[in-house]
Amino acid sequence: MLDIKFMREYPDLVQEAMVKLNAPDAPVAEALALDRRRRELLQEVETLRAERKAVSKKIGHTKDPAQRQALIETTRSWGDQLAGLEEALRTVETQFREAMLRIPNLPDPKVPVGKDEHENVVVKTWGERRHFNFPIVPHWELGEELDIIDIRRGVKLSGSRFYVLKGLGARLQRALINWMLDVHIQEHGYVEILPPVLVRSAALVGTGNLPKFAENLYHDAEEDLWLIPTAEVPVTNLYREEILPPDSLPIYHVAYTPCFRREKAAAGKDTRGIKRVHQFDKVEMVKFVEPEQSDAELMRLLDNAEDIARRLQLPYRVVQMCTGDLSFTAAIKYDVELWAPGSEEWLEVSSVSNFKDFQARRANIRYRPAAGAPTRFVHTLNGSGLALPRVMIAILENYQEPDGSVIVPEVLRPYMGGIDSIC
RNA sequence: GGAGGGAUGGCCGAGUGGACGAAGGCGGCGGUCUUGAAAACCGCUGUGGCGUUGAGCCACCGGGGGUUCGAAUCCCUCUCCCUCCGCCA
Repeated sequence: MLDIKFMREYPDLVQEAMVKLNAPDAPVAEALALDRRRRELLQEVETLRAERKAVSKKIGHTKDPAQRQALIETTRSWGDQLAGLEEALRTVETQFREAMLRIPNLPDPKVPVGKDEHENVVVKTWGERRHFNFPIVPHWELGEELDIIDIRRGVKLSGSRFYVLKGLGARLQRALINWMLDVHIQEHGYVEILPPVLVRSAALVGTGNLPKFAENLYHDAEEDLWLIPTAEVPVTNLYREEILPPDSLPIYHVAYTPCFRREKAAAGKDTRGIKRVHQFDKVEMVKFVEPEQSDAELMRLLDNAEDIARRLQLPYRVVQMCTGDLSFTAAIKYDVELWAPGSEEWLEVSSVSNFKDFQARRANIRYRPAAGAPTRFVHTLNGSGLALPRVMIAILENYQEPDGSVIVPEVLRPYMGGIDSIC
């Protein structure tokens, strides 16, 4: 959520930002109009309330029954009048909040202006792409040959875009989860969280998934609970409606969770293999920091994500999103993409974002810089570290051998009981 | 699933229609006293909105709605917690 005071003061800047974001339907003008109406009503309501309060107090002190009755008579009609105004105010406030929740975050000035993903900027490329002197096999074939990925039975169980990991495939994924968590905990300074994967609506509003993106989420209507699309949701909302005491920041959390996405809009796209599925595992890093630190923290977070790719010796690149491809909540965002030689494409395995105070305002996460000081909104950031099915794809395709086997990356071997090859 | 009880400020806890943004205690901060500390005593000690630029006003006693001239207090509803019974592990 944007700061309404900033919007009032610089409406043109906000409108221009919406153009850059390619978000012409963002209800900025509507929110500003509702804000004006809201404040008008608020003043009327408060004036009337103050009067009523004063007279009611007087009634309490008046002993003479006749005088008392007279005062009650004069104020009797105020109740209805106030009720009408309060009703109007409530309506306007609800509409105002609805509008505010549908306005995206403002892009950081450092974000390149562009209209869609074609204008994203590759800011870094790391590692040598391996030269293969034999026919490269895509991961879905490798997975089937090695009997470690069973797409057919996944579909039988749950429908399209579901899959089953088996044997060393399951073990490789489990090794990746444990290893990645350990790297972030032991070497990057994160504290592990194992959160619920079902959350209330309020949590999703906090991170910006609701109200705008409900169609991407699985929802249990009976209990009104939602399956999380990413650990970002429960972990960021850990401190919802809290004021963090002095010296709490920065907070670094890392969480492994399954993630659930309906991917409704993408039917027919990326249907082969396990690149785009409804349920996948992910290790996610989330930071809560002081506003002055968030720029630097973003770069460290990005490096923490890259570090996983480097340690796995997987070639990757870092792409900076242009304004037109920025997510709803991010002020600035980088993707880490692994090279997948089998499908000959870069696979997004991490999305590293600084949300500044956008999520903190929605979720009302504040901190007190010092004892007695006024509260401030924290800055939140997150990044995958990393998303698993795609790391699995990259490992299988990059580490494949002519005989159809797959070498296990060195760092994972201690997590696989010393196994160095899947065959 | 059934029956009952409960939610008050950082914490404990009083308050069942008007003098209550809320007693009292604890904790915290400041001061007096002291060489220093402790004790004692005194004072202060929530969040936000509108407006001003530090006048003032308004809201908040789990959330939302209602009754009333007036609600922490009465009614409805939701959420959460506790106790007992049942069920499942």
